[in-house]
Amino acid sequence: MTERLSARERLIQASLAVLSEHGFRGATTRDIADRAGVSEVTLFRQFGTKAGLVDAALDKVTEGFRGRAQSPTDDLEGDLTALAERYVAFIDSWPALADRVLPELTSDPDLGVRAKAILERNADAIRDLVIHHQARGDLAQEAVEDTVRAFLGPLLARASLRAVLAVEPLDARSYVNRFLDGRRG
Amino acid sequence: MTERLSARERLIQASLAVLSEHGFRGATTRDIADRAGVSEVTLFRQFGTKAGLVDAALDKVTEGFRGRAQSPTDDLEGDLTALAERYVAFIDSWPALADRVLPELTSDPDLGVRAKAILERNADAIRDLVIHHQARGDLAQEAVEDTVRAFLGPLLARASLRAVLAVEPLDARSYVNRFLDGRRG
DNA sequence: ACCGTAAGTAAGTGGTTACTAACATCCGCA
DNA sequence: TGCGGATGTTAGTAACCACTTACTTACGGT
Repeated sequence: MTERLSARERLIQASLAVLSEHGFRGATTRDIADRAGVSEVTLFRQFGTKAGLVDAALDKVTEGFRGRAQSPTDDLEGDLTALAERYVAFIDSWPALADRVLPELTSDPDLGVRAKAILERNADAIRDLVIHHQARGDLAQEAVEDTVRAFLGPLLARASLRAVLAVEPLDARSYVNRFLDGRRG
Repeated sequence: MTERLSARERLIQASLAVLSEHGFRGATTRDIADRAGVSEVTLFRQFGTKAGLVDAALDKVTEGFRGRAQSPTDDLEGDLTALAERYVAFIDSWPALADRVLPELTSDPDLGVRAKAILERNADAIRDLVIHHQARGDLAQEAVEDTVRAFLGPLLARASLRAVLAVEPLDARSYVNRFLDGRRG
C-alpha cells in the first residue's frame, strides 16, 4: 500500500519525518533516502539538491496556506477564525517540524525560501485584515504590528508547547476569543 | 576591558552567541574560537571537545537554577513567583538560545547532559510545589502533570515568542497571576 | 523488437569539521 | 637568567556529507 506512492512522494514524506527529528542541518540525504526506501541518487535526480527537497517538502506542508487569502469581510470574528484554523491545521500536521525547522529558517538564508515567503505572505494577510477592521472600528486602535503579534504569537507558541511540554492546545476559536478579549473597538 | 577576560571565559561567551545564532550543529569550533579571539587549539585544550564546551556554557547559563530549590512554604503566590522569576531571568539572559538549542536537546542524546538534568530537576521542584499546595488546599485538585504544564507552558513559550515575533513578554508576576486565575483551591 | 523513462549500484570527488601532533612564542616568577 | 604554563601557528588526519559520474536493470507503450 505504501508501495504505491511514487519515489518522489515517499522522499517528501521521509524528509518531513527526518526534519522533524533532526532539523535541517541534522537531516542527511542518506538517512532520508533510506527511510523512503529509495536510493540517494534518486533523491538528487528528483530534487537537485537537499535544499530543493526540503523546499518541496515545506511547500507541500504549507499548501493549506497557498490558497488565495480571502479578502477581509464585515465579519471580524469569522475572518480571524478562518486564519486561525489555517495555522492550527498547519502546525498540527507536523507538530515537531515547526518547532525544529522554524528557528533554522531565521538564520539560514537560502533554506525554505518558498516556505518562508508563504509564511510572510500570510502575515501580510493578517496585517491587511487588522488594518481593515481597525478602519471599520471593529478593532481597538493600537499599533498594527502589536496587534498582528498578539494574534500570531499564541498560534506559533502552539508548536513548542506541544513539543516540549505536551500542553493541551486550544482550538482555533479559543485563540480568536482570547485575542479579541478587550481588543474590540 | 574585554581583554581582561580569560580565554576560557571568552570562549564560553562566544559559544553562547554562536549557539544562539546557529544552534549546536550549526556552530563550528572555528567560528567560536574566532569570535572569542582565541585559537581553535586553545578551545580544545580548555574543554576537550565541542560538547564539553557547550556543556560548560549551558552550565554557566543555567547557574541561576543550580541553587537549591527552596522548599514549598505556606505562601503559594510567593513560591510560584520565585520560580517564575528564575525562568524569566534564565530565558531573558540569552533569548535566542533556548529557542534554538532546546529542540536539539530533545533529539541529541549526548548533548548538554548537565543542562538537561538541571531543567528536569527544576520541573521536579515545580511538581513538589504543586503537590504541596494541592494538599494544603491552596490549589484546585486536578492532575498534577496538567498543573505543572499549565505553569511551565507560558514561561517556555516566552522564548519563541520573543525570537520569532518580538512579542512583548510579561513579567514574572503576571505569569503567576494568569496561572492562578481560576485555579485556586 | 525498440525506445524512453525511472529507478538502482558502485565508486568517487570535494568540501567541511572535529580533533591532534609538533614546535615556537610570550610572560610571570623565583 | 632560566623555568613553567598558557597560548599561538602550522599542518595534518579521519570522518562525514552533499553531490556526481558511469553504467545497469526493469517496465510500459507503440
